[in-house]
Order: sequence, then structure tokens, then C-alpha cells
Amino acid sequence: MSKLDRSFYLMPTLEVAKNLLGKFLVINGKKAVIIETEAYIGPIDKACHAYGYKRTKRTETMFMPGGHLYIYMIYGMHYCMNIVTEKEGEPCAVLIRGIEGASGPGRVCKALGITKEYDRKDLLSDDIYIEEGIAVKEEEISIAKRINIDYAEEAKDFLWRFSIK
DNA sequence: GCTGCGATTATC
DNA sequence: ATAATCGCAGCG
Repeated sequence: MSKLDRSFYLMPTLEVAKNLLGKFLVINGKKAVIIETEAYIGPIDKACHAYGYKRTKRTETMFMPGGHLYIYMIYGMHYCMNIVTEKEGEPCAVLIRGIEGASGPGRVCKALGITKEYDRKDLLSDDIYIEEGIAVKEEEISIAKRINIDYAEEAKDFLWRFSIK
């Protein structure tokens, strides 16, 4: 099966977040089915690290072209894995919240062995990539508010969390 | 150079 | 409900 190409990651962030459901994430010889995602859209999203195009050492990754990995440490003990979307200069990403067998962004990274080493990696490389997976029907997708972003004011009510029922 | 906190998780 | 634990942004 072939890996997804650049054009997949350049679609609108919400489309990518939804379309990632059911795809296979391949890394270290492991293959994981993506079952839950969340979208983060920097230009308009107070919950996003790069809100309002804020550039810092950490958020710099999100300004890369779609199809790269954005990995960051949270609470000093867990890594979170994101897939950068949109064209270069638009800081947007999709957080992988769950794979089959591991629920929660921290657990996903632990299960797959993801660390800071993978930050800025290209998903078109051979080390790690995503390929076509199982088909997910529109009616099998549940849409909800994102989690743990209560500080984000109006953005906390955006329905940007997607999962397979 | 300090200070405070976070896109979480495990355990009470 | 709360502790664990640390990189780094913000401030000055």
C-alpha cells in the first residue's frame, strides 16, 4: 500500500483531521490505526500554540508545509504528536489523540515510541509515514468539542474533535 | 535569572 | 481532586 502524498496534507485542516480517521500510521515497523484527532488552526484558534501566527522556538514547526510532524512535550512528562497541515507559513496542525489500543495523546506517543527526535520530520520520508487504511463512513464519525483547553475562551466550543464511533 | 504553567496521565 | 515534572515564554 502506498503512502499518502503531499496534497493530502495541504487540504483544509478540518478535512485532514477528519480524513485521518481510519488511516494507518507506520513507524518503527509498527502500524497503527488512527481513531481520534483534533484540529488546531493557528490564525484563528486561541487553543493553538501558534495562535495569531505566534512564532516561538516551539511553534516554528507548525509554519512548515503540511505533511511534517510537530512533536512537543507537555507537563514535563508526555509527548504529543501532531501532523502539520496547510501551506508553508500557515501554522495549523492535527493532534493525534488516539490510535487503536491507545487512547490519549500521551499514550499514543508512548505506545509508538515517539519523542522530540521526530519533531520536524517529513511524513513523505521512509522513517515514518501514513498510508491508506480502513474506509470510514461519514455516519461513523462523531464530532465533538476539544478537550482540556478551557483557557481558550470562545475557541473551546469549536467542534474540532473527530473520532470513530 | 526567575516564575508560572500547560493540547496529560495515574492514582486517591 | 491532585501530584508528578520540565521546557520555555514572558518579564524586566
